[in-house]
Amino acid sequence: MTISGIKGMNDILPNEVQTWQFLESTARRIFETYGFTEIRVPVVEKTELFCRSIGETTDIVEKEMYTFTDKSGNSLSLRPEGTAPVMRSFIEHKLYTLDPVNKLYYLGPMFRYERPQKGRYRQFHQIGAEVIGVDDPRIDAQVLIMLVHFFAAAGIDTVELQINSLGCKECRPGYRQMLVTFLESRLNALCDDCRRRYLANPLRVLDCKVPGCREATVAAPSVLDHLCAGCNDHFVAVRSSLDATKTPYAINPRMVRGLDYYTKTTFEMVTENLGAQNAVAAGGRYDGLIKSLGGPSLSGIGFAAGLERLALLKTSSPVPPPRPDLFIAALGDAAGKEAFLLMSSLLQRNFRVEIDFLGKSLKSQLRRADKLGARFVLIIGEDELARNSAPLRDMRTATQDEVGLTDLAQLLMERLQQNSAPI
RNA sequence: GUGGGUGUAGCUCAGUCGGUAGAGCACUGGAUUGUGGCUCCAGGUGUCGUGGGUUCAAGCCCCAUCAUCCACCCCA
Repeated sequence: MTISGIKGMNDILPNEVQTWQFLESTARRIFETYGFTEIRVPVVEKTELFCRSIGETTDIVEKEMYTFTDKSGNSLSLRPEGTAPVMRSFIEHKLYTLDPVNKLYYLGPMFRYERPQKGRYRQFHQIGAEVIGVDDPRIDAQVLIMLVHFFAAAGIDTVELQINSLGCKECRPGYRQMLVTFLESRLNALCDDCRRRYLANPLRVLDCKVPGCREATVAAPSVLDHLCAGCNDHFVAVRSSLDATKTPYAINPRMVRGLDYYTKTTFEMVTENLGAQNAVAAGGRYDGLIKSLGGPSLSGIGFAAGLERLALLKTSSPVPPPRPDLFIAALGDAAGKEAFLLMSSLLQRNFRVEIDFLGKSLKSQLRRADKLGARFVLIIGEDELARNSAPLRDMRTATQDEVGLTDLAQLLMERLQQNSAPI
């Protein structure tokens, strides 16, 4: 009886890990360009942290957390998202005393107990970024521009940036009541789900996929028409910065957030290529969160991108594994030993080199060199050892010439530079 | 938590009316006493997811169960 993995928790196998590393390194490069530095926080936190930040009545907290009691009786949870732990760390270590503006990014696994489906898993990975301490709407725009920049750098072009504003604690309650009143007037036109949730999460009704609900809510009041002056000015300024930098976006006044702490600007990168999961990245401003967690009165804005979903979008153009510069094919014991020495020496000089360890025939070794995508193959046997030179085969052009073994590293470097163009 | 689909070779799948299991790809070797890709040849005893049941006989029918996928809910 073999042991299998846990439902919804996936292995990332060698043939897909290249794509993951590409996405991660691209994100790091772009985020660091914009002045963000990485912060690493534990995957386990006190349960209370998530209750207070994400919201007691959200689905995440109510039924999706991996919560357990440790041996000293504390209630702990595997993190279902990254912002709350980062804010906890920010407050705990008083990072605001070192710099009034903090730009942080994080990367790692999150856990939610949900039924797995396409693009949705119980252990999933997010890469996220947070800016703390800036109210200026230009920072909202910069975060969005960075997000767009990242997607472009990652070669993912089947996404659209959508933005919205959820207002603040001044204007949101009034709008919410107005929306509830509107929905009550259309209650019998709504689906069962929406009738159930219109009080708890009226905004969610606007995002319902059922056509009847769509029709019933076409005339629903828009949050954007009921922002207070401050929120409206902020949203206009964000749009103005996006327009000025020619950043493409769409306004989606029906965008919803699953976490309670969001205010003002919210946004998503959405795609139509992931089945039911259309959000690849999502985020927004959270001006009250840090204070509510016992920290200073500082505003924040950030987002998280789902790496599984990004990887799914990359499957159409997978990232190839690195190819060997050289495969040394050897015939006979003496040549095998020499091949090992040559390889070791070249590896120390940072060439990618492979040899055969299985005692295969020359044909078989060449097949393997081809399969690995080796750029060159050096073929050595007894004769080659005796004359201290050997044929070096260019696998791209299927030509070969005799080269000395003494200065192989120098020669290899020249040949690799000469013809480094992709196939 | 709810609903539906699918479990047969490493992978993708076929398998007729129930009659004791196949293809493509991949992999390995060979066609060249030391030369890859293309082509050709050869190489498969696989708990048919698992456990019951019906039957002379079950991959196929029935029941249960597990896994997985997709969708709902929710969300990255």
